[in-house]
Order: sequence, then structure tokens, then C-alpha cells
Amino acid sequence: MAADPPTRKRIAETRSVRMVDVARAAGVSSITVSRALNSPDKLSPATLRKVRTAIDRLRYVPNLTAGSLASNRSHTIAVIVPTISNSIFSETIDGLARALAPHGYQLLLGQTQYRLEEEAALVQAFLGRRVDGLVLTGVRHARGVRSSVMRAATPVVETWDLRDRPINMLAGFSNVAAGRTAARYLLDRGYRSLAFIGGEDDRSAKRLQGFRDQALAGGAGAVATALLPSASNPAEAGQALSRIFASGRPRAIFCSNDMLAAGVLFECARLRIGVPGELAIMGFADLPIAASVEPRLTSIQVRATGMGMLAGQMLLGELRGEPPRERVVDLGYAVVERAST
Amino acid sequence: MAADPPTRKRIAETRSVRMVDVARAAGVSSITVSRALNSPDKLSPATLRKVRTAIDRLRYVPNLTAGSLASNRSHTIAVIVPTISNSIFSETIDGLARALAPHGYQLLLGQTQYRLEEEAALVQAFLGRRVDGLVLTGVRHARGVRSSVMRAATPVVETWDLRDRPINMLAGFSNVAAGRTAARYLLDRGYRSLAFIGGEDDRSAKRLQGFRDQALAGGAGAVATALLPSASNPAEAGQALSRIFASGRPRAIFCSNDMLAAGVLFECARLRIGVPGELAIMGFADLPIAASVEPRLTSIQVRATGMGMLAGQMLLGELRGEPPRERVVDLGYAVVERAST
DNA sequence: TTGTATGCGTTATCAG
DNA sequence: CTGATAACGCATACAA
Repeated sequence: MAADPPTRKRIAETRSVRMVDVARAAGVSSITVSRALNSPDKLSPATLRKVRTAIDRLRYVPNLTAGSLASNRSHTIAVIVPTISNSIFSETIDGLARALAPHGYQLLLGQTQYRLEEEAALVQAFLGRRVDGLVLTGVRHARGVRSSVMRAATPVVETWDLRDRPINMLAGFSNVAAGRTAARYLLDRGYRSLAFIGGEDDRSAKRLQGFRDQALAGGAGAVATALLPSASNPAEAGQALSRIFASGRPRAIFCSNDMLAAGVLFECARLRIGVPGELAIMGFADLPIAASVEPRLTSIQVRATGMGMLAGQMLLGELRGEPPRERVVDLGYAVVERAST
Repeated sequence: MAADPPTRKRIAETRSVRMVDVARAAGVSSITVSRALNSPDKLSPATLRKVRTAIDRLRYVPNLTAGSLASNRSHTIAVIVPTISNSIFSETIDGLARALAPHGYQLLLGQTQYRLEEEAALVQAFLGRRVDGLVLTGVRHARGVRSSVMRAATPVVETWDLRDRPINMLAGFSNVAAGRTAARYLLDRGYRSLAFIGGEDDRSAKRLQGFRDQALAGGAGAVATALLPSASNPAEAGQALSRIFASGRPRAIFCSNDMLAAGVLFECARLRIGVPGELAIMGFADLPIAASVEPRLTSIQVRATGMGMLAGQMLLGELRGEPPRERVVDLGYAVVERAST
């Protein structure tokens, strides 16, 4: 009893029920118990019943650690994200979890707080745990990550960005192209002076790059820019707006995350700035909140959940030994036009 | 090389580098390598250097699965939440991860989708993995959960609610009392007809219960109520508001989550309903968005992150063998008054 | 400070 | 369909 130290001690000293104990109770060998658990169809119904009865009676809980060591399969997938607090990533994790759960795979979670060295340390730790697969965020990694993963021959899926030669597999989209599309969309609607609010991370930087390139190409001037450390706090985005206003009044603003866009929208409400009349706002990711605020936010939809599910399916396929049809899947993105632009 | 099937096969057939290999290369025994990894201060500087050189040269990655089996310590904590998509829970997970990371513990994540049987299955799976600790959401569990956990003598912390006799430890607050406080707060400000929008889960139900009890005791009539399956989608909250309006116009509404409160606020903007002039809105959890919307939301702050951190500290203490000072910690809650009421 | 012997609980292999 | 035996790779206990 965990709540009761003396009792607990007694139990801890009692050796826990093992497979052989079940085997003895059922009058079979321990390998038969193993099969009852892992491939029940290989046993006769009678034996199976005996074993299951013994398992229930002894309340046997198989030690999966021992199983992992023996079989060299941990039935564990690790996912590494910058932070779980940014809902774009929790959506991806949710999708991944949903894809894996029916197959009995468990999820190990690691957060880098947007620091590459942290990612490298996590990868090392997860490889030590002999995870069966790895899901990474982004395509830029600390040196050593790529080679460690490849040496371990662990299947990996990179997400949330695109490139030609992934470590192993990739399910993502082009952030640069998405940024370009945002600029083109705004330019097409006649907005000439543009601004950008986003995070400091690699992917946000790429969206900015695409946005800026297209703005220049389209004849708009320089893009007023504010970069935030946290990347998803709406209040900070509101403050960033003031900083941008300090050096001029853009006609439209693109935010690299809907939470930031929402923060900008709320700040406009406080400042009595009409949206989209005086300032058009465009978000990114198409989170639930984008469709809920007033006016509803135009956004770029990126299928965060789908990315997680696809990553899961790619890993499962690889683990089953099926060669994947495509190692790089570009899930694309789509402009969702609403009232804010 | 994961990207290259033939090579991969070759590597898979090559036996991976083990501790003995490092030991041989360094001219020591394997236990010395083990100590270099786990208790380096017990080795002479010279030996330590030799071993580390060998580790680097051979690119040795310790097999933590084998270590877990031998030491009966997995350095793994499992956390089970209804869903990671609800940011109140991702905050708690974040706090937990932050508390554990410096101590080398990894996090296993399980989602129940608000289903108790799912929780029971996850607990079973995690106990099989011999996690060193378990963090559960809420105090209501499927039958068998309590006894399984106690039999395994695995430290466990329940969160997000309160009760006298936890399975083992608890870091939470009283949802019933929080609901009462919300009602009292609104009644004190003269709002007489009250409404509630929340989820269908146990904790939301308790907030409603407290809210309703206090409303009755305070002389307000029946509480118009809408229960949502998803518990955190702002658009659904907006629709729920219409349903409530169908049977009358409350003067104030309490939402069991700030995301829902925000959705109600946005719907009011669309319907041109003044907040708080015509309808006062009160949220729950004090998420970042509460302080960002216009008008800013009055909310009940519950320290979601702190709950996770405390849960982590309680587990770490227990794992170090320190008897906890308190098995039940009530983290309380606080009304954060803003412009929406 | 370092080493030896042994066990952790399961699954793979091969045999029957 | 069932079983005997040998790994799996590391840590603990004890010894030197």
C-alpha cells in the first residue's frame, strides 16, 4: 500500500509475481505464458484459458522492461517538441498519440524550449531507452543528432518543415512558401504596407523570410517586424503591436501563430482600431480560436493533427518493415479566408 | 543508416556497442564503465578519463532498458490526462516536465479522452513498464485502478481535484469550493440570474455543483446550464450561449474554462451584447488568453503549472525515500478580477 | 578505488 | 501446439 509505509515495505520486499509463477500455477512452461500474452492464437483454447485464469488469480502484471530487453523492441515512440504549451504542437502530439495508441505504442515526451542543444540531449536519452521511433520538430538540429539517429538505425520522422534530404522520413510543409503565400494573399487584396509578428525559432524565421521576399517582389516596401521569445502568448503580441506602431502604421499584419494574431486583434479592440478596416490581420495554423474571435481570423491552415497522425503511420509502417511509398510528404497548407482581412 | 535499407540491415546485424566493449577498450572491467556513467565521483580521475575516451571513441550509447531491469528503476514517470489539447492540462504537464527534467526522469504521456476505462488501461500499461511514479488527473478512477497502483507500490499523485483519502499523494484544489466562490463573487456584485457552461467531466460537474449550491443559497434562482462534450472549444461555447438564451437571459455566466469564456465573449461581440453591461462573464483557470481578450476576463486562477511542478517534487521526494511532509496539498485558487464582470 | 559473480524477467531459437 | 535453454545488457552485493 503506497499510502502506508510499513505495509509498503513488506510488499516491496515480497518478490513480485513473475511469469514463472503464473506458469507454475497454470501447469505450463513460462514461454507458454508469454505466448498467451503476445500471440494467443498460437495456443490451444484450453491452455489459453488455464493461463488466463492463473494471470487473473495472481494479478500478474508482465514486466515490459524485461520484455523490451529480450525482444529489442520497446513499443515506445519519443516525440520532441519545442514546448507543449504552444497548442500547435500539442495538436501534433495528439494526432501522433491517436495513431499509435491502437497499436500499443506508448509516447515519451521531450521539450526543447526551442534550444537545439536540448534536442540533442533528449535524442541521446531516448536512443538510450531504445525507443522504436522518434518524431522531431523542424529540420534543423544540433550537430551529432543526425549521425546518432542514423547509427542507431532508429526510424525518425521530422515534422513542421520541409527539406529534400530528411534524416529518414518527413511529414511537413514549406514554411517559406507559406510565408510567401501570406504576403501574396495580402498584396492581392491591395494591402501595401505589411508587418510581421512571430517567434524567434527557425520555422517562424522561414515564414518571415518567405513573407518578406514576396512583399519585396510584390512592390511593398520593408516589412515592419517584431520577434517574440515565447511565440504563442497573445498578450506579448499585443505589446509587440505598439512597438510596430512606433515606427509607422502598416495596413496589414501577418502573425506566425493564431494566438499571436488573436492578441493583436484584442489590442486593436482596445485601441479602437478597426479590423480589417484600418488593420488587416492574418494568422497561422488555423487553431480553433481563429474561427471563434470577432471578427474571425483569416489564417493559414496547416493540419497540425494530421502531421502527427501521418508521422505515426509512417513510423508504424517502417516498424512493420513495409518500405514507405514516400519518405517526404508535403502536407501543404491552405489559406482560410475569413473576416479579418 | 535509417534512410538506407541495405546499410540498415548490416548495422542491425552488427551487434551494438556494449558496456564490455567499452570496458575492454579502456582496459577496465565493465562495472567501472557503469560507475563512470552513474557515479563518476567514485572513480579516480585517470580511470574516468580513460573510460570517457573509450565511450566517445566507440560512440557508446548505454542501454537504459537493461539498466532499468537490473536496477528496478526506470527513471520514468507517467502522466495521464484527459487530453493534451486542453491547455489547462498541457500547462500541468509542462510544470511536471520542468520539475523532472533536471533529475533525468523522462515523461510517458497517456490520454484518456475523458474515459475512465481508458485511464485504467493506461495505468495497467504503465505499471507494466515499471514507471517510477504516476500522475493522475482527478480523484475519480475506474475500479481496480486504486488497488493495482497500491499493489505495485508505485508512488502516485492525483491532481486537479481534492479529497481526504488519496490513493497515495495529492496536489490539487477543491472544484466544488471554486464553483461556490464563483457564484458568491457574482452574487456579491449584484448579478442575480446566473448561467453555467462547462464540460461533462467529473471536475467540471463539481464546479457546477458548487456554483449551483451557492446560487440557491444566495437567493438566485435556477442556473441555466449547458454541458459540452469537448470542454475547451470556444466555438462550441458560443453556440451553447444561444441555447441558453433560448430559455431566458441570464445576467452573468460562469464558464468552467477560459477558452469557453472567451468563446462566449466573442459570441457576445457578434450579437452586440455588452460585456459586462448586459452579460457578465467569468472564466476558469486564468489561462494567458484571459488577460488578453477585450474586455479582459475575470477568472479563477488555479496554478495549473504549479500543480505539475508540485506533483513532480512530491514524486521525487518519495523516490528519494523522504517521507512527505503532507500527502495532500490543497493549492487553492484565487479570483482574478478583471473587466468582464 | 576496482573487480567478480550473479541476478533482473522476459523472449528467441530450436527441438519435439 | 508446447517446451528447454540461452541470450538480452546492465547493476547489485560483496570481495579485494
